[in-house]
Amino acid sequence: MPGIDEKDREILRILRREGRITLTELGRRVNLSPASVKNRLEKLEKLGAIKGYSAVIDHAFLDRYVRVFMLLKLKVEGPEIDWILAKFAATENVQSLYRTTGRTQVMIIAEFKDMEEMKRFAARLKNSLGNALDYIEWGTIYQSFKECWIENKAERRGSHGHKAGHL
Amino acid sequence: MPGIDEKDREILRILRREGRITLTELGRRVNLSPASVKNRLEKLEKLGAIKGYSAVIDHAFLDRYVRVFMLLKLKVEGPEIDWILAKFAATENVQSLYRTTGRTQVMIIAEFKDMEEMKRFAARLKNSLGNALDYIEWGTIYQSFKECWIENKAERRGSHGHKAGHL
DNA sequence: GCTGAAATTCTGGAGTG
DNA sequence: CACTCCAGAATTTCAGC
Repeated sequence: MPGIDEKDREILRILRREGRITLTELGRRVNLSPASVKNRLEKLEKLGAIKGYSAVIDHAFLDRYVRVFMLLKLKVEGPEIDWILAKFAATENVQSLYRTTGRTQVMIIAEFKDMEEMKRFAARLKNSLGNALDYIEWGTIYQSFKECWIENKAERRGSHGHKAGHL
Repeated sequence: MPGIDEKDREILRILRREGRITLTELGRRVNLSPASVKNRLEKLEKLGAIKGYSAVIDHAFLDRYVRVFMLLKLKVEGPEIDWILAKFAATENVQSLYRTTGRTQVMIIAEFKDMEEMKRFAARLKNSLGNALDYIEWGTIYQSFKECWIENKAERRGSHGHKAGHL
């Protein structure tokens, strides 16, 4: 990677686990002044190395009790697919949306208030993709050991309806 | 959710998309003084609503060129499985590790320097789980529309070897 | 990338409803 | 009990080197 040195990489690694660390503390860790760290951060953000900052939130506190992954098997490809996916990625319910290789071509991780809301989301997805979609394989995420680089210390989440299947 | 009001939820929603927002600006958004926001933040962290803060980083800048998801099909269940999974979750390569319902029981999202490193990781996984593991289905993640609530504006990531399959 | 000073933010305690 | 206000401390920011 051009214009990136080991100190930049160390900054990225630290920031990934401690997103709200101060510039002062960050400078202490990589032996740089706070001002220099800030300059590097601006460079890294401009380069696109840092896409943004996020807090890892327990979805239940936002009354989103259902968390699911969906794997989309497509029948055809094309630029219009990406356009549709971008639209769904912008949705309030979607946490992550990826293009993948493998048996399926799209992976979505999303949260919903309940199963009904999830079903409606899946229906919209099917409707938007139309003939391009073969099927959706899905399942609920009922426990998280690590999420977005943040480890989860002994979460014990009880009831999960063990629902899953094809849509 | 007990002890949580709409302002708390709004704070969580904002923080999820702007992890490094200042308390002052956050207070401006929800009509609260910075001190009150700080008190609420401490409460939310203590309650476990906020698990941590993270920056969304382009893995290529950390020389991790291979990004994959793995779906683990287990033959048996048991507490020792969770112990093993926690060990792998702590790994430097793993971004997220979930327990899920559906055809497979575990989902891992991870990054590697190259395919070799990924293969070694999978081998360790198979070795640790032993007879408890049926198979690993996997694929590469070659494009991200949204990641950890951070939308990706028009990323164009080129070459991906279209490798995938079973391990 | 550093320094140093100014602006901003953060923090903890006292006070208010 | 949650919030605000306020002053001191820390951090951030920006200029110039």
